[in-house]
Amino acid sequence: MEEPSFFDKVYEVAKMIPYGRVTSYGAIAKYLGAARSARMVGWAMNNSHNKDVPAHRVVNRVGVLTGKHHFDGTNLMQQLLENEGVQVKDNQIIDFQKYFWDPAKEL
DNA sequence: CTATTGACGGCGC
DNA sequence: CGCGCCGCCAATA
Repeated sequence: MEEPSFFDKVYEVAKMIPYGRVTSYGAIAKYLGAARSARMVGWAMNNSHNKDVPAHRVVNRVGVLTGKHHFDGTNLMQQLLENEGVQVKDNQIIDFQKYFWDPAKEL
């Protein structure tokens, strides 16, 4: 408990993502000091189903909704993003860099 | 207990 | 410029 693993930190960072913003797995991992553990971030998102983590705001480094397949529906992730004002085209976020929220930079 | 996979990313060839 | 491999932590088989 007193030793939160990267896993737990991912949840905290993900929950810090502001409305209408998105980030990448690597950005979170890098903020945690393990840019090479980006895959672990995705794994955490998978477990985030039981947390209050907006996993739909987390995409890969190119802005592609790689994990949309893990959501309840097939386009649920895209719907949520568009609902927040983020334009998504072919599973890819438009102006991803514009909506990109870097924890290591913003925090 | 060991091996493989997993929503990725960076570097090498 | 294109394809592939390795690295990280945790969970599952």
